[in-house]
Amino acid sequence: MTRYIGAPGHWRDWVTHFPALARLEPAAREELLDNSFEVRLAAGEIGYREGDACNNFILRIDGWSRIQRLSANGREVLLYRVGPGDSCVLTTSCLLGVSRYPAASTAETDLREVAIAGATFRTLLNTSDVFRQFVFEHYGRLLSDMIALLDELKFRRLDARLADLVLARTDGGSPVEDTQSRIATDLGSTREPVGRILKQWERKGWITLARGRLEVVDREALTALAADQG
Amino acid sequence: MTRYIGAPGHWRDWVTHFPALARLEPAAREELLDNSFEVRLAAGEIGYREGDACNNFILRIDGWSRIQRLSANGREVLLYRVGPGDSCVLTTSCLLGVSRYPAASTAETDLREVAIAGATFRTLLNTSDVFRQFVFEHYGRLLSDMIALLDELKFRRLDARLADLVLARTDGGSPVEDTQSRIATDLGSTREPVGRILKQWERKGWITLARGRLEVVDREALTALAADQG
DNA sequence: GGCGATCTGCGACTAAGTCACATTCAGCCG
DNA sequence: CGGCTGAATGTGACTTAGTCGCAGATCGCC
Repeated sequence: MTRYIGAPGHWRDWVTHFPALARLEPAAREELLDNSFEVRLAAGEIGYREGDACNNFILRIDGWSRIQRLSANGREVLLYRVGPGDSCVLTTSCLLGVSRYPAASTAETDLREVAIAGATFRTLLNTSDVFRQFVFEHYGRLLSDMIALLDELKFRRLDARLADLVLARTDGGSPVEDTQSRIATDLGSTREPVGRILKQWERKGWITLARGRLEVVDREALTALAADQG
Repeated sequence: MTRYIGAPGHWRDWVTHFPALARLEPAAREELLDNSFEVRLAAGEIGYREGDACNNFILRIDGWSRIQRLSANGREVLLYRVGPGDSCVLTTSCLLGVSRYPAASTAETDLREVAIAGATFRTLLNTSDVFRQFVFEHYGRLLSDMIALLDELKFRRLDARLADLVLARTDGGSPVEDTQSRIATDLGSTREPVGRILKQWERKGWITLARGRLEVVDREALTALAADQG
C-alpha cells in the first residue's frame, strides 16, 4: 500500500469537503486538524483486508472505493461504496467495538483521504457533540442500509435486482461498460445466471450485448421488471 | 402495547443488572436513575415496528425479544435477539442517527426493561465516559454482526445452518421444542425445505421428530455437517 | 368421540447456483 | 496478414432452495 503524507500548505482546507464538520467547536477543530494526515491510494490498490486491525478513522475527500465481503466459499458481495464526503463506516465500527475489519476495501479510482489516529478519534467522540453527531449519523445510515441489503440479497429476485443495477448505471442512455462477471459480483451472484438473464433480455429486444458492454434499448421493460418483484 | 410504570420501592437496584454501568460516575448515576422508568411487556407483544420513531433508550433487565426484518414479499429474517444485560442496539442507532426503526421487535418471553428518555440519553453521552463506553461498545459490534449474518444467510447452505441452530438449541441433550415453521423463520428460510432436511436426518437416524419437537441422536453427524460447508 | 386449528408430509414446479466445457473475441506478436 | 493467447461469453446438465397446492396427522377442547 503506497501512502504519501501530504505537504502542509493549504492542507487545513480539507474540512470544507465535509459540511457537517463546518460547525465543529473551535477546540475540536484544532484537535482534528493537528492530528490528521492525508493519505492517497491509486486505483486498484487495497485499502484494507478482512481481519486487518484498524488504527485510523478515515474521511474520504475524493475518489471512490468499494467495500466488499469475501465469503468462505469464494463468493463475493459488494456491500457499499465510499465516495467524497463519506466516512469509512466500517472503520468507525472497528474503532468503536475494538474488532477487526469484517470486509475488504479496494480503490476503484485514485483516492485522497484524511486519516485521524484512533486516539484522536476517541477523544473527539468524547469532547465534541458535532463530531459525535457526524460519526453516528453515518454509522446509523449504513446500519440501516446493511439491513436493507440483507433483505434485498436474500429475498429479491435476481432479474429485478439486475434490472435495477443496469438502469442505475445507464443514466442518459450511455452504455454500461462492465463484464457480466463483474456485474454478477456486484449483485452477490455469479456469471452464469446473470449472463442467461441478459441473453433473454437481448432476445426480447430490451438490450443489446457486446463483449464488456451492454446498452439499454427498452427502458420501460426494465423499469417494470424492477418494480414488479418487491 | 401494554406498559406499566414500575413502583418506586427497590427500583434503583436495576443498575446491578448491568455490570458495565456499575462504575458509573455518581452524578451520571443520579441523572440516569432519576430519568428512567420501568417498562414491562408480555410475551407476544410488539416492542416496535419498522418505520416507528424512537424516543427512549432501552436496557433489558429480564426476558428475551427478537428483532426481525419483514420483507416486502412476506418473508422474514431474525436479525438478532436481545436478552438480559443487553441494550437494544437498533434503538441506539435510531436515537443517535435520528432515523426510524429499520426492523421490528417482538417479545418472546415476558419482558422487564428500563427506558431512558432520548434527551437524558444524549445528556449522558455528553457527560459520562462510562455510559458512552457502554453504549458504543454494544453499538460497534452490531454492524459487524449484520455483515456476518448477510454472508451466512446468502452464502451458507441451509442444511449447515440448520445443523448449527439445532446444536445450539440442544445443550445437554434436551430436545428442541419448536415447530419446523418457526425454525425456518429463524433461518430466513421456509417450512418445506427445512422439513425435508429434518425428515432426511430422521431417516438417517440422526434425529427423532415429533410434532413441535425434535431430539438429537447423532450429535457428531450434525457437527460434521455444520462444519464442512464454510 | 368429534371438531377445528395447527403442524407436517409430499409432489410438481420455478429460481438460482455449480460444474464442465465449447465458443467467440480483442489484442498482440511474428 | 494469420495465428496464438487469455479473457469473456454461451450452454447444458445437475443440485439446492423456495413456491404452491393439497393431503394427512395430531393436539387441545368441548
